[in-house]
Formats: sequence, C-alpha cells, structure tokens
Amino acid sequence: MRLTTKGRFAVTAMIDVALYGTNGPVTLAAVSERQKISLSYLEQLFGKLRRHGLVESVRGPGGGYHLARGTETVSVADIILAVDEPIDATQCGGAENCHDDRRCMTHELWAGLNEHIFTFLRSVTLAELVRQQQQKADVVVLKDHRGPAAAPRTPESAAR
Amino acid sequence: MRLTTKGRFAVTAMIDVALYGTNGPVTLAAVSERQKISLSYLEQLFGKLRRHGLVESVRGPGGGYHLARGTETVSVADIILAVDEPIDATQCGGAENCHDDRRCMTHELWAGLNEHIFTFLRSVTLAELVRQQQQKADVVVLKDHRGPAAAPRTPESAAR
DNA sequence: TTTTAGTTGACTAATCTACTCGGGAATAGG
DNA sequence: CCTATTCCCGAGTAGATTAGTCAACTAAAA
Repeated sequence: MRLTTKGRFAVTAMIDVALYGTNGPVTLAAVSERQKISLSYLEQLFGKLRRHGLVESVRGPGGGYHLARGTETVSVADIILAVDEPIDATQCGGAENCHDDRRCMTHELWAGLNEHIFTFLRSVTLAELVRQQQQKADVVVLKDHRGPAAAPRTPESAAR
Repeated sequence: MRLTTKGRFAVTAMIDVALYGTNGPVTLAAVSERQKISLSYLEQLFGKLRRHGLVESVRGPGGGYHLARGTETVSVADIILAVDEPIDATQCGGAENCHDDRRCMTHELWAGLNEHIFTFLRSVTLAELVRQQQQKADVVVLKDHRGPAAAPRTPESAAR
C-alpha cells in the first residue's frame, strides 16, 4: 500500500466520473479540463482502472468512461491498488532471508501496519467522497463566493 | 502525507531503538545489522529524526541514539513526517489557480482525505507497534502456544 | 592518543512520476 | 464510405525520489 499523488489523481478522476457520469459516459478530455490532469496521463490511469474492472469504456463519438460498479462498492483502496499496482517492501521480500535473527520484525510489522492502513482506505467508499464533494459544492454555491481563500477550516495544516 | 518505503524504514528503525534501547543508546551499526538497512542510509534518516526531536544522540564509544520522547507520545505520523518532509500535492498548490471552475474539488477533497489518513496514522503510537512486535516475538519463542500471550514475557526489555 | 560513533556534505545508479508523442482501432453521424 | 470523435497502446523522457556510497570531520571514552 503506497500513497502518492498518482493514486490521488486516480481517485480524483473517479470522483469526477461519478459526479458527471449520471447521463452518459464521461470523456477523459472533460475530466482533464475540470481536474487539470494531463489527458495522456489520464489515459494511462484509466487503462489500469479499466483492466481492474473499476470503469468501462465506450468508444467512438459520444463515448467515454463510466463506472463499472456502484459508488458504494468502490473503495479508495481499490482505486489506489489499481494504479499503484504491486509494491510490498518488506526487507525479506516475502519469506526466505530472515536468516539467523528470528526477530526480523520488518515483515510481520509492515504486514500489520499495511493491513491497518489498507483496512482504513477500504472503509472509505467512492460514494462517501462524492457525497462529501457534493456537500462542499453546495456550500460554495450557496455562499456565492468564488476563490478558495474563504475556507472556514484549514485542513491543509494537517497535510504538512 | 506520503507513504513510501522510506517512512517504513524510519518506523522500523525507531521500533528497533525502542526495543533495544532500554539500557543505553543503540548504535546505528546495530540497527543496520538487525534490520538490514544500510548504515549510511540510516545516518541520513536519523539526522532528520534528530532534527525533528524524535531521537537524541550520544557521541563517542558507548554512544548511539535513544528516543527523545516516550513511545506513547510518538506516532507513526510523526516519524513519517520527519523523514518525508513537505509534500502536499493538491493541484492548485494551496490556493490560487483554481481559476474559473469554482468546483476545483481537488483541494478540499485531498485536504479531507489527507486529514483522515493523517489522523489515523497519528493514532498509531510507537508504543503500540513495539507491544505488537513483542507479542509476535513471544509467539515465535513460545512456538505452538497461541493466544494473547497472557504472561508478559519480555526478553530483555524491562519496558517500564 | 586511539577508537568509537555521530555529523555533514557531495555524489550516484536505479527507479518512479508525470508527463508527451505518435500511431492505432472502434464507432456514430453525415 | 468518410470523417470526426474517442478510447487504446507503446515508446520515450525530464525531473524528482530512493537508496544508497564515500570521504572527511567532530566529540567523547578508554
């Protein structure tokens, strides 16, 4: 379980598709426009998302992508695993060379913490993120205030 | 909040120091030996950990590193932030260029999810990981004696 | 004064990220 | 059939990050 901007891009894009895909497929060009993510990069990401059964594609004019499953059944973990693929960095590479020292803790330890984080990210569904996003959009609309400066909370302080 | 092997190395090393640092400082050479992490790489990581007030160093023979704070007050998030430093990958880089589209969701969205993950990693203390690790060590020692290891069998760690 | 250990900085190969580019292949509309 | 649209795929790439190495230095104990 890795956590980089790559996975975040993917999650953002998935939310976009969920938000705007209510009637007909969403084109990557539109996602690219709205989310300011490079089209070619999106193509790469959606290739993986499609191969992992998270989205389905429709070719030709009027085509695009739509979700393959309901938003309640898609978790953040699903999306991140789809684009970030393998990664598992326990020293001993899974088994063998824990050699003489029987307390080669690394493996067990990270398996445990990985599981923790994985379980958490698995508990966050796309549906929740979409709902959360829609609420925030509502607030913005109701306030009729543009510009990000007026954020009542400062959540980015936690991201430092 | 990023999550890579670098941070994992740091957490692993911190647990090692917590486990073996009950009487006197732990040398990086020893950590390197046990955890199979390159000594020079550890030097880099502990430089950061020290500058962030997570460990203290003792020079000269018999020296090494020891924890600067109790294991209960150190979270996984603390350690990861210490070695992974800045990172904040919201498209709009914090503010400005959300431009015309007022629903530049990325910022709020990731701030929120970041906060979630951060809160979670903050809730996992070094003490817990050490305890967990000791239990697993016990299981290995006791072999086929499963269960929650009722008798606190701690090899050389007097704990407190 | 020698040895042990941390401290610092410069350097590097390999990998990963976040793209671009160029071509396909399917399909809807005319 | 033609053409525009859109997905599809592979190759390539600048820049950052990872996971180190190497060398020189400082502090302290024996």
